[in-house]
Formats: sequence, structure tokens, C-alpha cells
Amino acid sequence: MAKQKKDLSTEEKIKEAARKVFTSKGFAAARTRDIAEEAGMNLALLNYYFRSKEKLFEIVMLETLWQFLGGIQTILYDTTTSIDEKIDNLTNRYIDQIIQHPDLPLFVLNELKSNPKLLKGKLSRNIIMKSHFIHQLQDELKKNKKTIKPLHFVINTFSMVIFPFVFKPLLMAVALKKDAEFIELMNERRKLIPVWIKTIIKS
Amino acid sequence: MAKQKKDLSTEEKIKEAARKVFTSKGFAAARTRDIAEEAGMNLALLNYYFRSKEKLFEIVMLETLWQFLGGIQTILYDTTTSIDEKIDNLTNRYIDQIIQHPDLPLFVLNELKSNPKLLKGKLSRNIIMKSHFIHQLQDELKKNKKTIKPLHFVINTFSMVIFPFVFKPLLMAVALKKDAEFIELMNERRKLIPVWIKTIIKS
DNA sequence: GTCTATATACTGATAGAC
DNA sequence: GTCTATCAGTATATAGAC
Repeated sequence: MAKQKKDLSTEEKIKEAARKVFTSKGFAAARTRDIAEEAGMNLALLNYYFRSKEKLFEIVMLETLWQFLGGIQTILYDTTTSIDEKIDNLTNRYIDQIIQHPDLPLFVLNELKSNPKLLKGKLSRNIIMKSHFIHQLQDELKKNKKTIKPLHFVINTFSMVIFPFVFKPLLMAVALKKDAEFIELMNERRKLIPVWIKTIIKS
Repeated sequence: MAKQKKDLSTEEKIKEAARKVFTSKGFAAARTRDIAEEAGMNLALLNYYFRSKEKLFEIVMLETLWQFLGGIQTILYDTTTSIDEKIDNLTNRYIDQIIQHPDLPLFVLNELKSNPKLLKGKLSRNIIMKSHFIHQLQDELKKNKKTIKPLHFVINTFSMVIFPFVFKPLLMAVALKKDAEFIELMNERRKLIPVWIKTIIKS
């Protein structure tokens, strides 16, 4: 059973509320009052536990980034899975994650753009490039006598998975009528994206 | 020769400055004082020409959207070009556009999310679905006995073109060392994306 | 630790002189 | 049309009671 909100410490309640308000509105538009209200407590508590709005944001932001990136490493470094299995795992993991937290991708992209130094020194630059997945791709591409950088296929996978969700408001305005159509489309992509990625790797 | 800033009317100077500040900071974080300073004039002028920050934003936002979407229609409805040519044109047009205005995609996605009603009634819902391109794709897919919705390939093209640019800060943190590597990668994609899209349509 | 009340600073908008 | 000065509203942060 999921942890009840009432079981959480005051500090955790604030962080949970902050995550919700920050991800849906962004840093600038989020008000500390909103966060306090969302957490069901007084505004002054925010500054008691965290020194400032900035400080609270930084903590929430970094935790959110780990959540977003954490799964990548596990999947990419697994030496027991094939290329195809890793692509399936990546696709399914991130589609699931975005369905559960639809505001996360845009939030991460936004706040990272306005403050790129947030990651400076806090993330290993080799997390992707030295992974087992990249080596497997390199071998596969070599076998097919192709000189394309393996990184392209990592980018393609994330692009095809994440972008349509971020793109949703525009998609709903110019191509779709109902929310159900969008959900149907995304469920189709869950099966299609791995097929497409495998095709362009091997073709 | 490009139009000089000094040749622009005061109203145009404000809009130009607003576009710059809004796209780089977003609506909430942008200050009217920043816009006035960027335009090289007083804050009071903003309210003289445009009634409010909201009004100014709406005007700039809609103009930006037309700029962003305007080219799509021309390319998608061209009855003289093949599927392959349309894919080439889409890829090149949008890569060029993003290189010139790198803040645009995230800005559009962001502000559209926080205010989806902005487009209500101002964009035709059929701009994509009734295009010549969709019909061409339908024929091609039928020929190959595939039942995949043609919209997927439109989404895929935009995903693979736009997403890496939006993704850039994270990409720089986890995979690349220098800005030159990113530029090289994007130039490779200019040629690769059309090949990939054509491959997954025909395979 | 948690609350109420308040200080301090910032921001959008306007009044009025030129 | 353009400026300076200022108002009114709002947001973060803190002081001090309990």
C-alpha cells in the first residue's frame, strides 16, 4: 500500500507539495503560498525547514532529475540484455514514467535551460557514452559497415518517446479531437517505437 | 541588408524586445522592465502601446506561433512534391529555423501548456490531417499493406528534428564535452533523419 | 515546531509634466 | 509620443507569540 500523506514528516510534505507546484507551474510562476497551501500548512514553515524558495527548488529539482535519469543507468549498463531488450525497456520505462508524471519532462527541460549549471559536476558525463548499450550499438553498426555515431539512436529513442507528450497541446490543437485519441496513439507508439529503432539500426 | 533596429517604429521595437525576453525567460519570469530596457526605452511606453503585459504577450505569442507553424502548411499541401521531398523540406526548414531561434520550441511548448486555450479557434484542426502529405502517406502505407496511422510519421519527423535541440542542456551534461560536438551531431542529423523516416515508412 | 502578524522588496500599471 | 515619479498590489522572508 502506498504511503499516506499523513505519515510523511512535515519536511517531506513540503517537498512533495513543492514538487507538484513547481513541476506544473515552473519556478517563476510558482508561489510559496501555493506550496504551503498544497502541503496543508503555513507559509512560515517553508522558510523554517528550507531557507528560501530557491533552496527548496534546488533540492526538489535535483531529486526529480535523479528520478528521471536514475533508470537510464540501470537499463543501459545491464550486460545480460540484448540491444533489442534494452530498447524495449527504455521505451516502456519512460512511457510509463511520463504517463504517471506528465509534467516532468517539460519541467526538467525548462529549468535546466534557465540554469544549466545545476548539473555541473553532479552528473557523470560518461553515464551514456561508456555504457554497455553504446558498445553493443557500436558492434552492431560495425557489423553492418555503418559509420553513424551510436549516440544518434539513443537520442532517437528518447525523442520519439518523450517529444509527443511534450508536444501534446499543439497536437491536440492541430490534429486530434479527443483526449482518447491521444492515449490510443501513445499506446500504439509503445509497440511501434522499438520496431522503428531496431529497423533504422539494422537497415 | 537587414532592417536596422533604428528604422523600426517604437511599437515594433517593443514587440521585438518582448519576443526576445519572453522567449528566453518565459512569461512569468519576464519583467516588463527588462523588455523596456531591451527596447531601449521607458517602461511606460509598454503600457501606452499595449495595454498590459498579458496583452503584449498574447500578440507576440500568436505571431511567433504563425512563424513556427506557417511553413508547415506550405510544405504539407504542396501537390508537386513527393513524400521524400516533403520530408527533406520539413527537416531542413525546421533545423534552419531552430538554429536561428533556439529558444522558440521550448517557449512555444511551455506557454502552450500553461495556456492551451490560446489556440482555441485560432488554428484549423485539419491543418495536418487533411494535407496532401497525409494522403500520400496513406497511399504508400496501403501499398505496403500496413495499418499504421500516417500521423505517427509526422510526429516522428518533428520529434527527431526538434527534440535534440530542446534536450541540449541535458545532452551536454551527460554525453558531450564541447558545443562543437553538438553542432556536428545536428548537422549529421540533417541528412540522417530523412533517411530514417523513409526507411521506417517503407520497411 | 507551528502559528499570526508584519517588514521589506519587487512588479505591473498609471498620473501628470513636457 | 515620451519621460519621471509614484501608486497599488503582491510575493518572499522574518519576528515574535504560543
